[in-house]
Amino acid sequence: MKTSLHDTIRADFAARIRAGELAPGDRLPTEAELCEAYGCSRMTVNKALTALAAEGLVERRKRAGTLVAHPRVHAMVLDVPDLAARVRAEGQAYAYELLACSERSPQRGEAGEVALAAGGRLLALDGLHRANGRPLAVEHRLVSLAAVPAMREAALGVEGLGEDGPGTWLLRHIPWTEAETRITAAGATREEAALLGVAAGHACLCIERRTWRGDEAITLVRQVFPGELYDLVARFGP
Amino acid sequence: MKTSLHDTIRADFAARIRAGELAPGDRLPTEAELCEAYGCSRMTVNKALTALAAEGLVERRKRAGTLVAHPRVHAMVLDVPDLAARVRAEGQAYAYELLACSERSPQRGEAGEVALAAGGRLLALDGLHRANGRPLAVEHRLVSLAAVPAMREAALGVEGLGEDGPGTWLLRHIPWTEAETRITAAGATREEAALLGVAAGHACLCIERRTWRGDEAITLVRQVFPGELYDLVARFGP
DNA sequence: CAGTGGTCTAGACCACTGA
DNA sequence: CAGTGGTCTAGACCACTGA
Repeated sequence: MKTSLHDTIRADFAARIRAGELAPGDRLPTEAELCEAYGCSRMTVNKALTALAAEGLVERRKRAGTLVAHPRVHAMVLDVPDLAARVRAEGQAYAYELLACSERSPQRGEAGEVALAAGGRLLALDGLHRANGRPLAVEHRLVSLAAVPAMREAALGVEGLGEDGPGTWLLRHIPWTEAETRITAAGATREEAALLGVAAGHACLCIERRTWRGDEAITLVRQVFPGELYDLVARFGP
Repeated sequence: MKTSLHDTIRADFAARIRAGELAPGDRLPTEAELCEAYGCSRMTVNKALTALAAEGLVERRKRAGTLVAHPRVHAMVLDVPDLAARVRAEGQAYAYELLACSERSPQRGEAGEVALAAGGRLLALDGLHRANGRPLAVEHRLVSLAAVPAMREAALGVEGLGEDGPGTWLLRHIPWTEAETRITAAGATREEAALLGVAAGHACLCIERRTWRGDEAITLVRQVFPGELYDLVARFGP
């Protein structure tokens, strides 16, 4: 696999910036100078520098040139893999246990539920995720039947949702295009504590995710993990 | 501000994919067909499709063409703003209180500390973040004096670190290029609980971040927030 | 107002790969 | 093996903006 010239140029400067050889605010050579240096056309150099700008390593300004960007603290990449996949990646057996399943209307005054339902009804699914048989997380999920009518049959019917639970089923059938995830800590409620096998008030990581497909809300899910059993990792860098 | 043609093409297809009009696995027109449709050269079309691929909305394969990608669950963008900035953005007064500051060698057997020190010594800074005077987070920080010798004088000297604490000082003086953040939940220790004004064992959100500048480790910081006072938000989508 | 990057053209050759 | 995208060229015109 031969690397392309534009990627070589991009990687050259990415390395020099990350090594600190080029400091924030420093100016890179102009496109014309780089054409000369690398013996290539301006489009090739432009592609390399545009890619560096997209990575956030440089900032490009007309007349002023291409400057090494000041690092941004925001915009780290958060890995949020499918729970079943993550458990199995660690060599453990994964299982989802459906505890309760009911169809209902959104609760009045619950703005999140009303917006999710979009005038239709909701499917409420409570379940428990297990790793090697041990409880890993309690999950409360609401699914919009307006957006995913097929879910009623899947959850209540003979066929079922499969071993991996409603999250994986939804991913396979109705992939989302937008998502928002909120992460916080909270003490386990008595009910959650009983299911997880911890004391009430035990420090838990709470992950709440809403997903959409275009404008249409699909699902709202809240997962509660005992803090010592789960963590999330975010990275910024190469 | 006139939008460029390649961005118009990119936005056209991004909208159609997000609306669900084009489903995962569907094939986009070939570059040649798009040249015809938009009356432009292939480079322009190529730029638009390459950008869509970088966004993760399409996958490009030779011979097979450009296909709408199956959504990925990973790779959400996590906002990790400067704590001082985030508190002020909510209209509250921010303050950092330095509780303890000492210079020491890394503890033997603590692999993280030894790697951070890189043969040199460490500065240990304990502090409390406040929002409107109320404790928001306890912070334990280690800084590599090999990487940031100026920090000794800044922290121990007359000048001090400024109102915003060592995190903001470091950002201004030694911007990082790589970072790893680990997020979990844990019960407050007795010491943490006393500082935060909560009960011991109270559910707290723990954020642990390591930063590097190129190959050089800069700092390792652990922040502990009462769960009800702080949450993190990650987004995927437009 | 001169230098910079942004965009675009109309070609070209090629590697890859699935019909 | 034909069609696809990947890459690259050698130009061009232009908008923007900071010296």
